[in-house]
Amino acid sequence: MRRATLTDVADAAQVSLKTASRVINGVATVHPELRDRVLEAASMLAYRPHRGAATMRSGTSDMVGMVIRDMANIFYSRVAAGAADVAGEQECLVITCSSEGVADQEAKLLEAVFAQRPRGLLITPTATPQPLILAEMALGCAVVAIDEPLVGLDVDSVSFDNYGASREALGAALELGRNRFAILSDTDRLATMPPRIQGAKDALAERGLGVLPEMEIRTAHTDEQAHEAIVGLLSLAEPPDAVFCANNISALAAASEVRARGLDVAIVAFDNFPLSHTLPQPVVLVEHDDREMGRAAARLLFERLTDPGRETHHLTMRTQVRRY
Amino acid sequence: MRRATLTDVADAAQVSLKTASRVINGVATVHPELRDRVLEAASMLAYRPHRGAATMRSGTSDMVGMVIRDMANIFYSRVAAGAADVAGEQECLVITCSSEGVADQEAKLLEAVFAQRPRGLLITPTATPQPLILAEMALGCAVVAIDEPLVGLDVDSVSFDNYGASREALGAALELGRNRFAILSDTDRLATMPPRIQGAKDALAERGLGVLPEMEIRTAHTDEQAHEAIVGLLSLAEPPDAVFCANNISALAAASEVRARGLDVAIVAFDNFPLSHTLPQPVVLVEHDDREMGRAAARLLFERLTDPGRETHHLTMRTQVRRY
DNA sequence: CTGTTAGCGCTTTCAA
DNA sequence: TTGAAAGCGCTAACAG
Repeated sequence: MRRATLTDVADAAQVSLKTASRVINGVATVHPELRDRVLEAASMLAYRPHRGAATMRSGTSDMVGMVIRDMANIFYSRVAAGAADVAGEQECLVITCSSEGVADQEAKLLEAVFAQRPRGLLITPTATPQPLILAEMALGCAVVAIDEPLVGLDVDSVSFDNYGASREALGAALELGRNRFAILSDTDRLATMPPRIQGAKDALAERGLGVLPEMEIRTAHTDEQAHEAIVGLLSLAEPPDAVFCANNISALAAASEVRARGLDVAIVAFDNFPLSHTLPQPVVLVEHDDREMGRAAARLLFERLTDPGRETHHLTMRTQVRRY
Repeated sequence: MRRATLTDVADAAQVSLKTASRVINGVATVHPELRDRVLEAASMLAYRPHRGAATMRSGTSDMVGMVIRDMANIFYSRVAAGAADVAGEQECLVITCSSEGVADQEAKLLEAVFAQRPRGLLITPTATPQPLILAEMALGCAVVAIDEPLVGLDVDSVSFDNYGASREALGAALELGRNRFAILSDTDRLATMPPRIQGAKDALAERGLGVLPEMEIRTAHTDEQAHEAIVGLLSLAEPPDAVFCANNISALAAASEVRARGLDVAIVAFDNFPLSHTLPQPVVLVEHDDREMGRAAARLLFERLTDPGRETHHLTMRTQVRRY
């Protein structure tokens, strides 16, 4: 059993290949009668267009590549969902890949994605294989960096005001009268981490407070690491009375452990998390709309496709500090 | 600036097109010297293979389609992450789409996905446009249903023992001495819901208990609906002392509201959720490994590609009932 | 081990 | 408004 091609449809409808093509692509200037014949033939033959062939000939695909850090992390998957929203409006499909924060993996995925000739690339960068991306950009691929910058490349981006929001959150936390702060963050190789940490420290310094070296953990990458880290902090002779969690993984680990032990340790976090407002402990959150972040990124992508010459845009997503 | 093609590479390396093709595809039987020349030329020209062209000629792509219900729901995104794990091992990319549980959207996405000529399709079905899927299957596309069956089609599938696990969970909950049970679930159009509800009811019936009509809500689809529902239940003159939540959305809403009000209402849920074990209320969960579910589904897909003739497999993912 | 030829399914270009 | 011819970049089939 062979798959019907456009030629089959054209033959069945007794029109030329080109006319069939016009009908399938919704070109208006086709005689209604021919149009109906083509549509009927397509239906009879269960014709399915072959986008790959169209892409090859026309040079433009209907796909967008997306390389995110961790598909199983709700932050990134919400961003991906938002991007898919906008891509769908543009009749585009999204190839979603998870780099797991591994540079080699990211490079491999980028090669595979570019081999599909996507119209654009949305990426939460890990290691930024610059020449690869640069080459594609030169050939018309629109690239948008999400959450972190693509170091060394001048591309559109969406991100948070990591420094400012963290500083503001810590300011709010200080009103709770806490003074033994710990910081839980992922590795400094994530560009988002240092400004978040610095914002927190600067807010503390303003009140004459600091963070003891043993109270600052930068290895909260996985759930397990985050859990270990918070356990370590809470086991100190003089444990913290507040923890600033620079990512959602550490926030959840900290909230979980603090709650399980029934301690009065305030949680300050750069993300919302489920049940956050039901904790008896004070909670200060930097809230943000992750799905909208993905939407905004995708919008930037299609805008650049429309106007390749325009200067790069760097969007800062709105954040809101809230106390619970 | 034109993109380098394999012909360009072959010319630059002074070999035939076919030899260049062999080298790029890692065919071993090429003289090392020619191989090196080709690789150097490819590198010099920043050659990037065009998978679409290869797909068209060879008839087999390196893509897998995935249509899930809601990318922004952590359950589905974990499943997607698992599927991507296995697809990656097979050098395949995954086109991930979110049907949002809307039949029309699902049909549209399926058409778009099939237009890419994927090797296979992973789907958490909503409305099942059977003829469309059947036609692709007849043409060699491997289809795996996840979480719900593809009604009327004999395809490989992975799912949970919805009835059994719910029944077991309620059994565990009954040991807590609760006797006013409410049920919170999504619409019955989700095939997973009725057996979960029935399992719960049967466990209750075994002890001579039932669920009052006003205690059974089947509209917990969105966060808002779930919240409304639990608020309604808790506002009853005689509110429940235990709630069975048939999906993760309602579990979170129920836990959140019960916790916020400081009520002693047990939460029984067909899913784990963050901070579940830190609640003062008794919690009984049907735990499952969502990522592994995605992996298993993808494995079934590639196994079928390898052996198209084998009989369909229906995997039941392991679940574990736990009390906190 | 290497090369030649043909053609995948479609859109573009140009002519009628 | 419609059609004929060419060719996108690659691989299959076969020949050398």
